[in-house]
This record gives sequence, C-alpha cells and structure tokens, in this order.
Amino acid sequence: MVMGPRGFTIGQLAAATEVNLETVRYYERIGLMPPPARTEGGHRAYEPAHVRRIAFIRHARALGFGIEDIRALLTLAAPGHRSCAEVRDIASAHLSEVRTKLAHLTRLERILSATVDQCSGAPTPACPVLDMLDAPM
Amino acid sequence: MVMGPRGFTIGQLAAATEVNLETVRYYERIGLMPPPARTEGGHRAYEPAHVRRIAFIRHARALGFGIEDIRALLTLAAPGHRSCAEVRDIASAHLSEVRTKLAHLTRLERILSATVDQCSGAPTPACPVLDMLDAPM
DNA sequence: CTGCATCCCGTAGCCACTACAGGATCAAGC
DNA sequence: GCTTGATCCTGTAGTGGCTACGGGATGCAG
Repeated sequence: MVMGPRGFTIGQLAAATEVNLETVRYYERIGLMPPPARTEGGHRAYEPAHVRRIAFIRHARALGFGIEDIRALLTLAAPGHRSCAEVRDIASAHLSEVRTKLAHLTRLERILSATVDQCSGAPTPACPVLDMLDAPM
Repeated sequence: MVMGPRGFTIGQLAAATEVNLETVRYYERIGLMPPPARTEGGHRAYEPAHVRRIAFIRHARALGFGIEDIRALLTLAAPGHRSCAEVRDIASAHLSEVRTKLAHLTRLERILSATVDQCSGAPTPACPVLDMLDAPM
C-alpha cells in the first residue's frame, strides 16, 4: 500500500511513530485523534499533521501524562492559544504526582531490599520475608 | 451485630484490617480468601485465622506484590511448607521490578522538573513544555 | 484473477479494585 | 412482636490505557 503523496496508511503511521496500530484506532475512538480521511474502500488516510499529533501524544505518554492531561495539552498547544501558565500547571501537577510515586517506590525498595538481604545472609531459622508479612507493620 | 465468640462480620474484619469491605469479597471471589462459614441468613462469619490472612495480604499488597505472587506466598507460608528459597525468589524478582520502575520514574522526574523549571524562570518566548513535547526525543 | 498483506469494526480481556442497584438480614428499642 | 436503621447479600459495570482477538473487506503485485 503506497497511499499517494503525503498520505499514510494506519500501518505506516504506526510504524513511523512506534505506536501500536490498535492504539492509534483507540486514540481516535476516544477523540484524542481526529478522524482522518478515508479511501474509497474505507481505509484511513493520514496526513503529516496526524504524524506530528501522534508523536506529541507519544512523548507525553512517555512522560507519564494521562489521557485527559494530554487532551488539555493538545488544546493548549493549538496555534494562537499557547497559554504557558496553564501548561505549566498541568505539568507541575503531574510532576508532584510523579514525586509522590517516587517516594512511595523508594520506601518499598528500602524495605524489600533489606528483607531480601536478610534472606541471602547468614542461615536464619525462619523466613525473614514471611516473618515481615506476618507481623503487623 | 455481635457474632458470638471469635466470630466477625465482614464489616468488622474490614475495619480491623483496614481493607475495604468490597475488596474482602473480591479476594474471596478470586480464591485468595477461603469462603468463611455463614450465618443462617447467609452472612459471612469470619474467624481469627481470616483476620491474619487478610493482614498478610494487605502487607504484601502494600509492598507492591501482585495477586498471583501473593497467592504463591500464601501457599509457601502454609505450615510445614516454609521454603525460604522460593519466597526469596519471588521477593527478589519483585524487588527488581520495583527498581526498574524506580529508575523509570527517576528519569521522568528529572526531565519534568528541568522543563517546569525553565517555565518558571526567565520570560521565554515559547512554552518549554510544549516545545519538548513537539520535538523528537 | 489469485493470493496474501493489510485494513476494517466490534467486542472482550488485562489489573486490582471500587461503586453501584435492589434486595435480605440482624439486633436493638419500644 | 414489630419497627427501624445499620449492615449485609449478589451481581454487574466502571476505572485507565491499552491489547488481542474474530470474521470479514480491501489493496496491490504478479
């Protein structure tokens, strides 16, 4: 499938952006991607703007932004509407969520590694991991 | 509801272990909790062993273990079956997952905080957050 | 004009819950 | 014994962000 000048099939779009083909259709279904033109037979025909939009979404997802955040960011990224303050609010709210999760995971890592270390250390009678899970925390 | 000597309602079990009541039923449905005895009217009647088991599960969930891991841990924690090596394998596999996620989140935190900092800094022409999302990474 | 890759749509599954709806049961007060 | 209100019951559907099917249509090279 070649799809004329500046026209991409969904497969080409997916390959170019390294986004799963079914994910692209999912984004369209939830209204994150605008419905593209269609061929006579009903196949989707994408244009470069779609590629850029998918790339934007992919980058935002890679940074952990949720779909609703991305929806808002896409609106704010529209030409003539670049409100940096609102963008920064979304980003810094997300950043503090990331920091919360980070703190949580750091705590888990400390507890788990300490307990597993006890296991691989000197031959103890009972299992340190099970002991910890049994005991009140 | 008082539920005789050593008998708990699901509500009491949930309150005692700080696990959501509906989550307790969910654990029973997926076979993580054994079905308790019932009153004449069909209400669940729990015993102290159930409280200990829910507490174990809660501790393991708080450490981020998945349900299937917990299922295995509960089997290994059964009396006469304490195989510390298998427990340690599960725990250290989980620990390395935690470390992977930690590395990922740390990366996100660095990128996001750097970008948001650029935002609150000197008055720049465009939005650093949107610029990053638009640019190839 | 045949064959095969790619595409279409719709639905169901993943994880670990959580939130209902619509009804039954329990225990206490009168 | 009866009412009241808290608690309990079952079953189903929703969350987020995809992913994986099944059963068919289309596109294009040979």
